[in-house]
This record gives sequence, C-alpha cells and structure tokens, in this order.
Amino acid sequence: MSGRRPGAVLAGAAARDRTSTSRPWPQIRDELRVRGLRWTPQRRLILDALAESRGHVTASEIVERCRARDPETTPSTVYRTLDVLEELGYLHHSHGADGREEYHVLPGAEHAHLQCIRCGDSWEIPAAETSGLVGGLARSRGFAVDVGHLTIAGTCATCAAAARP
Amino acid sequence: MSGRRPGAVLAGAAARDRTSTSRPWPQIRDELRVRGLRWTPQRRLILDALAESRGHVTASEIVERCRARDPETTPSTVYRTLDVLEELGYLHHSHGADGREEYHVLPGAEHAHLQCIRCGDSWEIPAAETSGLVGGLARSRGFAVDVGHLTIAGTCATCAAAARP
DNA sequence: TTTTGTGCAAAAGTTTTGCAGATAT
DNA sequence: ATATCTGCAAAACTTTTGCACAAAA
Repeated sequence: MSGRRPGAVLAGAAARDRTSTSRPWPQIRDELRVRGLRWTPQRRLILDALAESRGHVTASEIVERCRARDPETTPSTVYRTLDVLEELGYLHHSHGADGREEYHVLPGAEHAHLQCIRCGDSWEIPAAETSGLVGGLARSRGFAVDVGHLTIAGTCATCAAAARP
Repeated sequence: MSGRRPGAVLAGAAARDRTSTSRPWPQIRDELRVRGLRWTPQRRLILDALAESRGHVTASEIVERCRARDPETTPSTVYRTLDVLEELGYLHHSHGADGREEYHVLPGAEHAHLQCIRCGDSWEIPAAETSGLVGGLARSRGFAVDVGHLTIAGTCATCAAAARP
C-alpha cells in the first residue's frame, strides 16, 4: 500500500540523520551504495535536474529537463529513479492543483506546499503553519494528516493584487 | 486560466441562490435552459450517477457508472458535462491522493475533503475546520486558499487502528 | 560475476479535441 | 431554424511495465 511501483528494495529505516543544510550528491551516492544500489550517470543527471528546481517540480518537468541536457533520457528511468529517491527519503511527492505528480526536495523539516492556481508557482510552508489543522483533525476525527503530501491550492498575493486593480 | 476546456458558454454569475437543502434535477434542468443550454438524457444520466455518489467521485468513476446503466455512454460527453456543471456551480473538483480528478456535489456550504491514503475513502469537512489555516495563510502571506479544492491526504482513524493491533 | 539499472517499446489510464451528424428549444 | 450536444475516433499526456542488454560494484 505504500510504493506504487514494484522493486521496493529499500528498508523502512530511511530518511533520517540528514542535516538540514546542504545534502550534496556525494551523500546520496554513498547512501545508494551502502544499500547495494548503483550510482549512475543517469541518476546524477536527474539529481542535477532536481537541484535547479527551487525545491519543487513535476515529474514530467524533470523528464524534460533531463532531456534538455541529454536527449537520450528515457522517461521510465526518470520515474524509477524518482521512486528510489523517494524511498530513500530525499524526495516527497504530492499532487499539484492540476493533479500531476509534484516532487519536492526534502529540507531538514517536513513541510506542506502552497500552489497558486493562477501563476502555477508554489512555495513551501513549514509544517508548523498547519499544526492547527493537523491537530484539530487528529483530535476530532483521529485522522492523521500526511503533511508532506499536502498541497494547498489558492491564489497568491501577487496574482490577487493583479486581479484587483 | 479558469476553465480547462473551450466552450465556456457560461457567464461568471453562477453558483448562487441555491438552497442548502435538496437541489433536485428539475432545478438544474431549468438553470440549464435559462442559460440556453440543453437538458438531455445523457446529462440526466450523469446527474443520476452523481446523486448516488455520497458527495464525491472521480471523473472516471462517473464514466463507469454511466456505462453501467447505459453502455453507450461516451467519456467525452461525461467530461464535457462535468465541466458545464462545474461552471454552473453544482460541482467542484479537486485532486485526490492519487492525482485523479475528484468531483464533489456542492452542498449549501463550501467544504474541504479528507482522503485516506490507505482505504481511499474520503469525507467532507466543513470549511470552518480549515478556518485557522485559511485565515493564517491569508494574514501571513496574502494567500487566498481555495477551500473547495482542498483535499487533505492522510490516514483515517479506522485504518490507523487496523495498523496498530 | 552477480545484481541492479537502462533503454526500448508497448500499454495503461485519464482527459482532451475536432468534426459531422443528431437533438433540444 | 439554429445553436447546442453527442458519438466517434483519434490524440495528448502522464505514468507503468516487461524484457533483453548494459553497467556498476
């Protein structure tokens, strides 16, 4: 019920002990190797694409970005790598206002996302800002919110201002 | 930036003056006619399918449900009708935990949704329960949350209990 | 050398579109 | 009569899968 695709080679004890500062590729490369997984040029490329993503991108955007650098890039490889990285705990995905998979490079702390339905831009917000909601739902309904998967759609300040002249 | 498909024949002044109690098809039929739109057997069928949906269904589920009653049903007709109904204000759509379009029959008041990532079931929650979050984001960032589009993923009480024996 | 990853090709699933003909008003 | 809808067929997209070969450790 957790991973969507087969080949879930990873144990559950991932995504821990990462500094909240920089998480350079060498670390990921090592973590892959420790787990008996491989460090390949394709994976490096995908990580690079993620790096220039200010924290969030859709899966297909990553495919395109990789293709831009290396036209040989195959979608399946990208999707499979994203899965692995998510299992490792380096990424989270949620679904944007249009329903497409949106990946987020994990910072030290868990966070939710805000996405503007006008400009499409999105921002991270600290989980703390959702604590009222999360706590309330837990108390009233025993519902455990998956904050990392939470994408809140709406209109950003800039777009709202532009719409009201 | 609003409608996804062309043919947005409807003016902006929709979705008003509906009672918070029952909204039977006759009313929708009349509203369609008033706007110069048509009341067809297919649309009736789609409304029926929506009626037996306890408030929320994915678009493709509606297609299947219609097909169950009338195998002649065409997906395009369903999708187009859902668009129209949304423009009329009788439906809202958001995206479930799996990213698929999820339609909600509008009650009198706007509401958000909770969806369990285990059992897939979902529930409506009154907008009031999100007011803390909504107000906070408005105040701190000028972000206007689209509550009707908000689907909160997580684990429901039942599934959480089943997981912890 | 063994296991994992890649590329390819094909499929699945959802949603969109163009158009000719049918239908509601 | 005429503008709206439907059905069909095809396409667009995103994502998934199976398999043989290539590559990493």
